[in-house]
Amino acid sequence: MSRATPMSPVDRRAQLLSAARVVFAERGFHNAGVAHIIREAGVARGTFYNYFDSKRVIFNDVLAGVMVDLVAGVKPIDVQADIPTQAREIVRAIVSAALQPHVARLLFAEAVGVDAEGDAALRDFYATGLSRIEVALGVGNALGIVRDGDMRLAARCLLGMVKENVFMAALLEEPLDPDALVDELYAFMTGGLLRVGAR
Amino acid sequence: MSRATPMSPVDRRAQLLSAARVVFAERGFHNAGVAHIIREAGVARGTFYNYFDSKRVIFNDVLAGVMVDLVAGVKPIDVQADIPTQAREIVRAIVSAALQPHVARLLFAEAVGVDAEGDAALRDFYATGLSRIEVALGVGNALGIVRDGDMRLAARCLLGMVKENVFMAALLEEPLDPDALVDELYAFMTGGLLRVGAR
Amino acid sequence: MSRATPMSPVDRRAQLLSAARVVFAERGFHNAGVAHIIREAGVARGTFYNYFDSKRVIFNDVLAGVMVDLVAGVKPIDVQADIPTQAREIVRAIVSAALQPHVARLLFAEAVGVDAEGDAALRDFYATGLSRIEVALGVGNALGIVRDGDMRLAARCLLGMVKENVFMAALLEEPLDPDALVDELYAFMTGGLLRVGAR
Amino acid sequence: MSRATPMSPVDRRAQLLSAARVVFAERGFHNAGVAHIIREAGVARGTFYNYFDSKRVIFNDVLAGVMVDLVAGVKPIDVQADIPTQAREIVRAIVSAALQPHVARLLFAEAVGVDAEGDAALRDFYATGLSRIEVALGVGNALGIVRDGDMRLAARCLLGMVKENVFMAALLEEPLDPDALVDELYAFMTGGLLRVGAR
DNA sequence: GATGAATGAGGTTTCATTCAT
DNA sequence: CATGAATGAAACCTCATTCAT
Repeated sequence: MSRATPMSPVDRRAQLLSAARVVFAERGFHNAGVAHIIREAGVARGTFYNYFDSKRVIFNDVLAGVMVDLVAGVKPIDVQADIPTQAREIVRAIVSAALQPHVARLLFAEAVGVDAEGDAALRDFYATGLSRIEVALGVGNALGIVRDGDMRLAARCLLGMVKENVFMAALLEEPLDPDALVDELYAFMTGGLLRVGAR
Repeated sequence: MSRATPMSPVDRRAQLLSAARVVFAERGFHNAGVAHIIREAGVARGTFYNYFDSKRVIFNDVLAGVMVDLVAGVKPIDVQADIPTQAREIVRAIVSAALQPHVARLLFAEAVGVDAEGDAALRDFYATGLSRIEVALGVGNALGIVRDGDMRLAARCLLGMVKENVFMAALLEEPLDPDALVDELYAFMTGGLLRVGAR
Repeated sequence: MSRATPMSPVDRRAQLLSAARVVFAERGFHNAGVAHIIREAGVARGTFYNYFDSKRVIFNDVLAGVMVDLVAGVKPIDVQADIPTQAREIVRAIVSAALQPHVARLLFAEAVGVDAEGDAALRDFYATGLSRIEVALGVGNALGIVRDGDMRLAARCLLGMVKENVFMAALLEEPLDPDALVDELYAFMTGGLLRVGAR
Repeated sequence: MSRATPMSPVDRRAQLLSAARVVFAERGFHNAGVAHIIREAGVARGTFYNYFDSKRVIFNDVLAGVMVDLVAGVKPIDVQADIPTQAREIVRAIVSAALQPHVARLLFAEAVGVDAEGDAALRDFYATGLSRIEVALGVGNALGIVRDGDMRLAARCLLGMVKENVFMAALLEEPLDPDALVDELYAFMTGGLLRVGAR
């Protein structure tokens, strides 16, 4: 059989990771097989194991990459500048990243329950993100921009609003307009949903 | 091995479903085997297949049960009565049901990607629930209780806030006080999070 | 569950045998299950084992019945009477019996290889039948009615001609006219097929 | 367990087919397991499934091979040359092929009733062979070499004579002298069995 | 005698991983 | 480094048989 073009180890690793991301996104962890990944990468079985110790390991690496992408757009908040605008930007960045094809499904569903170690990684990821939001909310509260309340729960609410919309769009294979979502989220954050005063 | 006391088919079915719910919740669909279920139920392999055609089938049935439990507490809104109170009650009902051990993980993560048919069932479930919420929001909007906006997105935001909190509590194996969550959700719904006017 | 009408043991046995003959004929030994038989008989699982020790045993009994039917029409040859007519009658009797629905398949195919004991029974059956034919041929030879030759092989040829036609009719689910077959067989027996002298 | 020396896929496939032919012939389709085949081949379970999708598939392939072997010796009849000699040769070729160890049992018994698809393949095989014989007889009849009669039935008679002898030899695990059989068949074909005129 | 729930050995198939070439 | 044939543990499922009621 013809032998694949030799390639720098770094590149071959990247190639495999990329193939794996596609495959895992399309089929999920359990329904994807090493066979799918190597076919996508055009590489032999043994080659795969020259670069990754196991399917679990490459999945972890794929996930880590996704997480990095997801967080990449999130800049620390500059207290001096306009807060709401910055919030909009953060949400937009996250939403855009999460809307990459099937990233949502990968992250929100398939990543759960692969194994204990994977769950721990996921926990850490969410914990980090959530605690950053929580801190931001705390700061905002101190500045009088954020109302009082349980900031941990509030942070999860924010995350949940984003995740659910992205997840549902993925599940229904439905396009999602980031601007519309950002608008709605913003409205939600600034005024809630109910007009209780109006009663 | 000693033979299990014969049991009415209805009871045995229920027992198997119950065992399966525990097992699937603990290990997820893919990491659970029929072996785990029958060990949990204290029953032989063949007995399992006397009641369910396959692992997939019993998983579907478990999931259907969970969904029923989840929806059971949701009463239709009485427009005459106090709306906010009713909203509180609905949220509380859902949260309580979702906090049943491991229900969250089952529903929010393990159910995704089992197979095409399963995904369809999940889509239907969420679609039904979301459209109910959407309708309720539409009615509220007509009554002047709910602000204007994209009610589909808003409905998903609401669902997401609940799901994320329940899911995180499950993932972190952390207790979740339904009242605290309901309070927070209620605050969110009535006033959002940011005091933009206050700037 | 309602209990089947009590029945004399003899009748119940007959009922089960009859159901089993139908089922085995339709599906063969390996593709038929005890479940099929008891459903056909309208009887509970346990009842089956009150009358037969195993699936193998009832299959043997069914086969024995078929063999009896098959041999029933074969009368000993009366040397005083017209031999060819008697041969016709014998062939006709066998063909008619074998044409009972699916008997052919049961006897010629499914019966082989069930297990060692079954093969032995089959061997005995054929051995008995064939040696009768062989003896008859030997007698005929002594009387000058049958040509010389290896009468054992000749007997098998005769049997094979009948079996193959019956078997093919069964395999093709094609009707088979016993008279046409008897005519052809008779022509074969009296004159062969080739007109060598005619060359 | 020590690892089998890697082998070219073509060879390994052939080896597995050969092992399967032995096993199926000895035990039949239903009583043979993949376990038997791989033990015979000295290969691991997974290896088997690298080459054949299922037990059914390899059985089909074995059967197809047997059929090819069986037909291999059958040359088209040359009308110019001596017909009876050619007929002798054809019969001898078929008999020799069928006498390969256990081929008879495989083809005449085990192949029946495996499943609908298998039955269809078998039907096709016999149908093809029989129609060739039938055509040959028709030609012979036109040439005045073959007597009148129902050539379809006659063809089956011929086939049946061969099959039965081969089958009985296999069932009784008795040697069969091809020449003696050919002689007997030839005598049968040229002069039948009965001396009716002699009466 | 009849019932049918329960059994579990045994069969088929999958797929992550190994290792000789 | 790359290759791909080989591995075998582990999963799913069937069905003849048993036995408490």
